[in-house]
Amino acid sequence: MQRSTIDDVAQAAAVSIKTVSRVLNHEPNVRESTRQRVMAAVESLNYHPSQSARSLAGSRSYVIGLLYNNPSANYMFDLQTGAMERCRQDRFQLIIHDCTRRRQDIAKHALGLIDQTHADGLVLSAPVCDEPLLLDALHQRSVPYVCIAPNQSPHHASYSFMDDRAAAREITDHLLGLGHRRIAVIVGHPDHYSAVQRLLGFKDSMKAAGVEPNMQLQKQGFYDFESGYTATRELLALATPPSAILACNDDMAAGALMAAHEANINVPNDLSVAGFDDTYISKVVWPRLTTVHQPIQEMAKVATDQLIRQLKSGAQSEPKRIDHCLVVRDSTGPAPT
Amino acid sequence: MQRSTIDDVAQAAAVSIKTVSRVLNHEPNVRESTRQRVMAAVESLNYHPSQSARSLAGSRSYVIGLLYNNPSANYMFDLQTGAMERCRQDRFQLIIHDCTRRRQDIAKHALGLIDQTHADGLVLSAPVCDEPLLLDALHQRSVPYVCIAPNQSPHHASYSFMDDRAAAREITDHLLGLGHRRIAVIVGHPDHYSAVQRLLGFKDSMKAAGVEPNMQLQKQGFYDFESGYTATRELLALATPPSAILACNDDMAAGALMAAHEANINVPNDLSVAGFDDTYISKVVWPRLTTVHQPIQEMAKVATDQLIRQLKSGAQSEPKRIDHCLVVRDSTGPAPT
DNA sequence: TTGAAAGCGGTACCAG
DNA sequence: CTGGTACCGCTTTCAA
Repeated sequence: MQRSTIDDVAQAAAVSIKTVSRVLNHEPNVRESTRQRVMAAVESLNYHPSQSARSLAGSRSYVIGLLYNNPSANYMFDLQTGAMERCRQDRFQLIIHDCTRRRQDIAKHALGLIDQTHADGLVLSAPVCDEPLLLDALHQRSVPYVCIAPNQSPHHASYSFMDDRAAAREITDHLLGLGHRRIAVIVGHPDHYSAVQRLLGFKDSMKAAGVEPNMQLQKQGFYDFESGYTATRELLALATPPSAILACNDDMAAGALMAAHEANINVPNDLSVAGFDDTYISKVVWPRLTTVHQPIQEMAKVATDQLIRQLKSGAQSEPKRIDHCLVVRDSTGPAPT
Repeated sequence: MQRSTIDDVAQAAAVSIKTVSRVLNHEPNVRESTRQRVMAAVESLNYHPSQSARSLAGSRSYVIGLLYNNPSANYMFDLQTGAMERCRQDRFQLIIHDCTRRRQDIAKHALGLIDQTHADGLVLSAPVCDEPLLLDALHQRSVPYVCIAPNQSPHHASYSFMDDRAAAREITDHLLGLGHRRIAVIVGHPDHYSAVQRLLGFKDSMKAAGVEPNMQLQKQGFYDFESGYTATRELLALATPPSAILACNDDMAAGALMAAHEANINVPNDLSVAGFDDTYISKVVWPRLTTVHQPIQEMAKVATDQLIRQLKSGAQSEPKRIDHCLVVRDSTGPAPT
């Protein structure tokens, strides 16, 4: 019942260990009958190659690192799920690494991780992928990496993304279409590129609709429930409060909803609230949130796919845009007359 | 800028590689001055030992596996966070593994994981830790493991847990204390031991209060939003609906809230709703949920700690109970008269 | 199409 | 207290 090694398999199949290695790595030049004999031995011995030995001897480790820095559990979950799914397909091992609370020495840290684990490459999610020092360091050591929703397109990497600006326009247009003019916006975390893009999209639409910009109706948030809650309380305390609020993610929108409920304001009759991301939370709050579906899981899967392809072929892929879509639910309605 | 090896460090410090190894592993019998020389070399070369080489050569790999099978993102997040925190402390690497959709061959699968990764031990969260075949297999291969909230106490393992039955009694008593008698319960997923314990606790209190059992008011749920929603719709359609609902976790309670809102029933004035777990969701729904705080993160941290200790000393620890506590918020109120 | 032998970067046993 | 050396289980180069 001990772990079996490549030697055991070789012996059982009456071949050399090199041949076993060939079969397992799908290398050419193995007679079909030999291949089958080896596979049978692998099966019967329940053989699983040692990752350590592989990565030590070879140039690949079949390990991919996922670096993140995001406080939202739901976001994280989707990220992981998408990346793991793709990894499993090619029997890669995913190791996840929380980069919160290390900004300065993140490059050094990531390199250390590479040294320790021999990871073949890295998947960088926003906003980790927007650290120039990190990117430089990785490039210098020629560590393959891909990005999810990066800021400016990284020089040396593939990435997946969604069009945040267009999405913001769509949801703002939805609000405008309902007759709202006094629309407040709760901006996302300044470290996230998506936050600035979404704000731009909002402004695009407002301008196109001929609405005068009003800084009183723009509040800084941080992509968390609390900041959405606080911002909304302030907005509602205004002499003339907004008739609609666009929160740049669902957590903040949930906070907005809470503030509205507490102030006894009916959503959507007296106030419309829109979110962003279509995370789990948007389906469980009341009323259910109108939001934009951000395909995080798909984005993670695609980015991981890009990385794995690159590891195999050495070539990078084109940036890949993943479609978003507007999801209209119950938190938005016609502007009060 | 290449990765540096133990040889580089040895050379730089003018000692043998064995001595470097000693220093890095905190082995005794190294002169202080030598130790410092080595550490200086490690620092300046930015040396990070190769995990692969270590696990291949030695008997330890400094890798711990976390096996889970739980659909809730928030639960997962807490689990991971707690385990990772403890791992980081002793520079262990955590690899996480989703066991959903593999029940039958889970034992074989876990063993494969051990073979591949050389993991030193496993942290098993409920309900994975209640698979007898898995536990047997691990024991037979003498793979160290610990459990989080297991069913019957596992024969050969340490574990952390909370007293679900007592917690259920507390929250039921809270409801009873508010004057409720017609209390419905939405039971958790049958695969989870916690679900049966919580139901037992509920029954304990109801019996102690002299309330006749009423199977009409007991609904089977599955620890997800949807099942809580559906169950509540059925409950509200009853000729005489309950005045309070105890949902055995927060997701189901959120579903209950949604159903109540849709039916235009005021919570908590017309209906009280209580949850369980005190996850993120309980703070963002409206009204905020009265619930029981389940210290998942702490439980994960403690279990991981037990495992690491065992790996070091070889000895198991006593099971460790983590305190829960009742969290009264806004979703429960006096029974309507 | 197959095999022999030399490492990969550490640990562990045993000398000195 | 310190160093030499035999592995750990695989991949890779080079012959056969």
